[in-house]
Amino acid sequence: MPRTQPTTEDSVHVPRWSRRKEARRGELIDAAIDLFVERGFAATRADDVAARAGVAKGTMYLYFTNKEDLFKAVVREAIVPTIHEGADLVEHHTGSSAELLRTLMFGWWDEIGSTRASGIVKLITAEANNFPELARFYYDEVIAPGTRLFHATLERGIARGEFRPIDVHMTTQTLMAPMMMLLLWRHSIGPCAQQPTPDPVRYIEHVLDLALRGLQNDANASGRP
Amino acid sequence: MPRTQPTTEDSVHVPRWSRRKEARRGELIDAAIDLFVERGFAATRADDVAARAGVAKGTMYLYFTNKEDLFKAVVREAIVPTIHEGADLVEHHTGSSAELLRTLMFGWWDEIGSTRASGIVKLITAEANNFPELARFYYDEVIAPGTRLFHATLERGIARGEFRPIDVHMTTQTLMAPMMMLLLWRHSIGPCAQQPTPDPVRYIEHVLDLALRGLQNDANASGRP
Amino acid sequence: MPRTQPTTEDSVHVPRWSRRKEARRGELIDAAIDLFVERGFAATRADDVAARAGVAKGTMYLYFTNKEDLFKAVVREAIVPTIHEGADLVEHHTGSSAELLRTLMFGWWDEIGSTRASGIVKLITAEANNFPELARFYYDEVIAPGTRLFHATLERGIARGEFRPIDVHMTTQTLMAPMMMLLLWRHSIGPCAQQPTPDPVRYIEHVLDLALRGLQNDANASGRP
Amino acid sequence: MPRTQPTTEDSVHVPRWSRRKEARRGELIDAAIDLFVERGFAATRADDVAARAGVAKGTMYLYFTNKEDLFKAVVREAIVPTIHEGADLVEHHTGSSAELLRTLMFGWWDEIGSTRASGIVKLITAEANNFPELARFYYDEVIAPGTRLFHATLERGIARGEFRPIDVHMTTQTLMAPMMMLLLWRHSIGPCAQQPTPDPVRYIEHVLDLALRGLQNDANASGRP
DNA sequence: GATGAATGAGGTTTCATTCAT
DNA sequence: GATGAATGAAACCTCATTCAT
Repeated sequence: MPRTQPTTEDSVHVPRWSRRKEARRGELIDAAIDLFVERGFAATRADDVAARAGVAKGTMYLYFTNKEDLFKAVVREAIVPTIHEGADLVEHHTGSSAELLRTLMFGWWDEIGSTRASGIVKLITAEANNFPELARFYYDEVIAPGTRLFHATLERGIARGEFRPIDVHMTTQTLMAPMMMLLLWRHSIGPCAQQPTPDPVRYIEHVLDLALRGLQNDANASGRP
Repeated sequence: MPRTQPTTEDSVHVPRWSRRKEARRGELIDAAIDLFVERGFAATRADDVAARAGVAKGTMYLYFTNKEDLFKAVVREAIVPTIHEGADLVEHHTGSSAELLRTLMFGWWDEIGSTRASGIVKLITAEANNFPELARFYYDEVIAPGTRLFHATLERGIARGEFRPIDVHMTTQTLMAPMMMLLLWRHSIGPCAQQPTPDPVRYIEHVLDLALRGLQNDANASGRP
Repeated sequence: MPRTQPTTEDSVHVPRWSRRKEARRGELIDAAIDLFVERGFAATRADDVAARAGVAKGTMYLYFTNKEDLFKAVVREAIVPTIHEGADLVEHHTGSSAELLRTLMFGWWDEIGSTRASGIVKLITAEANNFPELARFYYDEVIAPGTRLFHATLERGIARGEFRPIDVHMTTQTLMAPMMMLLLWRHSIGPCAQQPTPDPVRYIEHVLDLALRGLQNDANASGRP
Repeated sequence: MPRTQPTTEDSVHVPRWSRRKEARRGELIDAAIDLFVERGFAATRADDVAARAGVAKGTMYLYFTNKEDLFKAVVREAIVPTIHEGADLVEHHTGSSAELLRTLMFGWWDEIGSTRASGIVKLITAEANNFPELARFYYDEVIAPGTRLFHATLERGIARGEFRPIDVHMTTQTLMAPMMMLLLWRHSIGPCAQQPTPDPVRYIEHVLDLALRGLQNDANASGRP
């Protein structure tokens, strides 16, 4: 079977052309990510997606009913899995909550923040207004569950006496905000800015450091010299 | 005073239509802010701006050479003055640096964050990529000087021994990030979100609180029991 | 009377402001020639004419009912007088017809071909189709009388036995054609051409030489050694 | 030859719509010639071209990137081939140079002067100024090579002792000028003129007659009684 | 007489989506 | 399944002319 693309599919038997069909879908999504990231949703032309995927314009509409549908597929492919992984992490974590927080944030950075997917996150904040259905979808699939991960972690920390009883909602915002800044810096005005983008990993460390100091349960800390 | 050109006007008298002209400009900018905020730059049609300002299509082009020019006028009108006020504040401030930081952040909130202008800030992060000239302009007129205000304040605090010798660039990002989040929350996915937007003033307090703890010079704090 | 512009007007008494009015008209026509020549009729904007004449846009419409009217004034000012001078020449000429022909052609060159007016001639050939009324006007005021001058001269030459009995209509075209070429070369593709425009005076000489050989009455020429 | 890409087409078979596509291009060019000739370049609206070709507005832009591109296609279709034929003629001609000159001029008349293409020649002289890129293109593709044909022919005649050693550049202008006049007469003020346009064929004869007399090498002619 | 603000029809070009092949 | 030609509604911007001041 030398001629099929070595796509990482399950070895479950699937008729050959169906596999091809799956591949097509993937190629289209892949092309779409690049273009959506580069130009945004509205400014990405269907022609270009098709061209980059190496298919004819109309073919796209065999796989996706329209551009919005394609975008949803992109989100499901590029972002949603990371959220699920995060949920797994939170559910099965056994160590300290501070450590979990750190794992979550660097996990997000590794799988989204530092990859193409970050462009999608920026995109949605940019165009949510003009495409409410996409915004709604993204909120349900990404933001709400993502937020829940932080809430859960913070509540866990408070319950275990690791963190002081802080407002979890607000603290979540505070932790997410710098991650968003990194995105925006990279995908918005960053390219025009003279000043260099701050080194992301150091920046995240910095934020965690600051936050953990703030979260620190003084009852715990009091023991320190 | 023989034979002065009769076109030379007294510096007091201004022909009626000139007054109208100034008003028109303002009306157009005003209409533009609303629409830019509501729909973004690309999706705002020149016709709609004119219509909302109560003038004909072409009239807009008597005042602004094109949509980009109109946008720049909006920025100059709605945001730049606040930056200048901030510069004044920083220059003449005599109290503690923590207080100055608080004044800057709440000043920004009062004049930009809580007003229509916030929509412009969101807009630029959303569309910077597709309109590099606008991004450049905004960077030069707003971001760069705005960033300098924070840098100056932090350096002042460090120099006066109020803050520990922290990375000012990174800390600036950390302080600005939550403000940006507030914006994005309000102007992007916020409207679709079930969860309520956090109360901005409390949120800013929260951030300042967290940050000031982090900045706190332990040498100073050592006096505590 | 030191303060009036030293315009070259007849000394017949004219109320002061009326003279100003005349001057305005002239300034507008003058500005219009330049712009019509540079850009053509359709592409010349009323604003630009007014601006170059140093008056307000609306003022133009006090002197000319519309752009076409302005154009007619330009033609009357810049071209028609030369045609009248030509008529005088033909009427009162006493020398040889060949000499008259030469005088006509170089006269045309000096007053039109080598001046701004040449641009107007080019303009009309360019835009006659789209502005039939202008074409009609120009035909009546310039082309028809201009053609008559050549016809008359050629017929005079034939009648006096200087020229052979050639088709005057066709010969007129033949003589005018190179003049037109000079115009077009200068005002059309000339600027883009690598090859240099032929020296006009030598070119006209060349054409006259060729033509006079062709017109030469062999009966006359036979006597020559 | 197993498994060739199924998209690779036999060089014989052409999908039906491809044939249609070629036809469409031709129909659009055809419609464009008519309209360009009738109204000029600037005044021809893209909509009208499409409408006359029987397609929708946007369809034109599938075949030509813009109006200028369409115009270039028109020139390449309607004029450039004639220039190439002329080059062939000049290259392979074996008879007298006078005869070649006559062939060139009547060839031009038959294929351009008397056809719709003549309108394009007029158009370019009319609008060269306002569309420098078109002018440049036309100069390179038509005027320069066209001029070379005449230069070559005249130089051939001189080299073979048929013509006297005349200025070839100037003589070319002199020969082309009347052809241009015919064009302008037809497509500019002609329609408004009372006087009838001279019969083109007789006119060209007339010009050739005049020119050949002028070119006549007296050394040759001396043999005549 | 002079001004210049205002109008609004009109022109080129783009692009998501459909559908005959 | 795949193609790619065709559509046509917008969108930005221009400019001759009018008219209140």
